[in-house]
Amino acid sequence: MGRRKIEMKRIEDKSSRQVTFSKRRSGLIKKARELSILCDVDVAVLVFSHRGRLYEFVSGASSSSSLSQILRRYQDSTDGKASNVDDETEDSPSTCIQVQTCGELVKTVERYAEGSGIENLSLEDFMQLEKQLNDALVQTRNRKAQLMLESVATLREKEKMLTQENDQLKDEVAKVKGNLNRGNRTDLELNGVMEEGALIQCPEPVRTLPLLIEEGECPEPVKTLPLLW
Amino acid sequence: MGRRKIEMKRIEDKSSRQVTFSKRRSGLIKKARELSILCDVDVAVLVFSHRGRLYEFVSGASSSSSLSQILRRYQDSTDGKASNVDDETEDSPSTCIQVQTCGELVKTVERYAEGSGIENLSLEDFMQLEKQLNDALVQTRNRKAQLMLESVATLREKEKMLTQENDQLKDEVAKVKGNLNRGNRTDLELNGVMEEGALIQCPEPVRTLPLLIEEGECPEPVKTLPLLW
DNA sequence: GGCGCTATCTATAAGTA
DNA sequence: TTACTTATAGATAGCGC
Repeated sequence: MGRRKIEMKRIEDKSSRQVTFSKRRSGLIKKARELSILCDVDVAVLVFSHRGRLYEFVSGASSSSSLSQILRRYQDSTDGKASNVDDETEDSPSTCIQVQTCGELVKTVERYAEGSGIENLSLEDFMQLEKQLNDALVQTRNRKAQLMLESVATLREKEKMLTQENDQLKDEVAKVKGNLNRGNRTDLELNGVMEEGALIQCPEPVRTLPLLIEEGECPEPVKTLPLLW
Repeated sequence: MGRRKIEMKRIEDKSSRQVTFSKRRSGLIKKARELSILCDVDVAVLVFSHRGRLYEFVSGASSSSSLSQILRRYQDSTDGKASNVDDETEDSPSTCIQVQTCGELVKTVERYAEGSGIENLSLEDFMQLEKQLNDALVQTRNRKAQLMLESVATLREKEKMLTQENDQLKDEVAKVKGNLNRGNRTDLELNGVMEEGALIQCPEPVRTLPLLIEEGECPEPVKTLPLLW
């Protein structure tokens, strides 16, 4: 669509390649905007110049656009620049590049918690759903860990009391047998020295497996970062 | 560029909006391709239809393109279809829409495990890192759950044995005291009726808290789906 | 819904300042 | 360079299958 038809291959002349880049880049972004408006769809166009500059168009790119979030996130991982969110201006490097921090992303995602239609299975919905599911998962894990720890604590307490009772019983058996052997019939006088042989009918001291988790090793409830994607 | 100039606003008629979407989408992608060829730059165009279909053009898009991976993942979350990766063909739904199953995505990601420079903090690197961290997290969780369950089992076994020993000791105490009271001095004849009063010095039966986790309720080691992102 | 047609509108290659 | 102009190639709106 110029004075002459051009071959579809890299323009070798640097100057005219730059001119064409500028013109066609603008045209591409303009058409992308028109498509998104006319057909009410999400469109994203990214153009990386050879000098690393990003020229982008992201439709409906308020900070709540899912697509722009994807791309900003991509941008985040690429560099640390930041600029204002400004979508309706002409395309130019300074206004086209939009960066969003992870924190802002979190806030934006959380805003979607309010109104979400079940029918529109949009990216936003899935993001929201993932967030909710993940929250539920984290809560479940924490509750599980809590119950586990409580269970262990209870069992240990039980063990402690049983062992204590056991020791007292052994003491008592020893005393009673001691009195028996010495012919002492005074019921309340039960202090005697335990004889080893007197306990042969008692079960052997219980051999228990060593505990696998020590107090300090018990993992705390899992703290997971919210997964946004 | 049609028989008539159209207003730049959403086309209300659904049918003609669909037609325009198809035509302009093709045009946009064609122009994107031309721009990338003529000016030798990286260009990406993403168009999401309202039904969640992704039409994309990514210049130089081998399957290792990070951008196309982002989008294929989005596609994954939208539906389960799959098609070949084919970037250099004409744009049309069948060739332009590139879907990748979760499994394929995993393989692709895993391929990145081989050569990764620490300096290049690219998206691929982060994907890989996240995967590794997540694997470690899952393993940690499973191991934690396993140790927890083993601990609970061990403690219960211990409790069982202690209780058993305890009962035997109580029996013995009762027998011995019975013999004492009846004046029977034969050591081996220890069968006697337990007198209630004889055990007043024994500690009261241990009062333990009820277990919070019953056998059937014990959660199994956490089975988490691998998080890819 | 998709394809082809074509009059018309748009984008832009070259030319000019 | 950057910007404007202009002739043309290219895109597409409306229509008919």
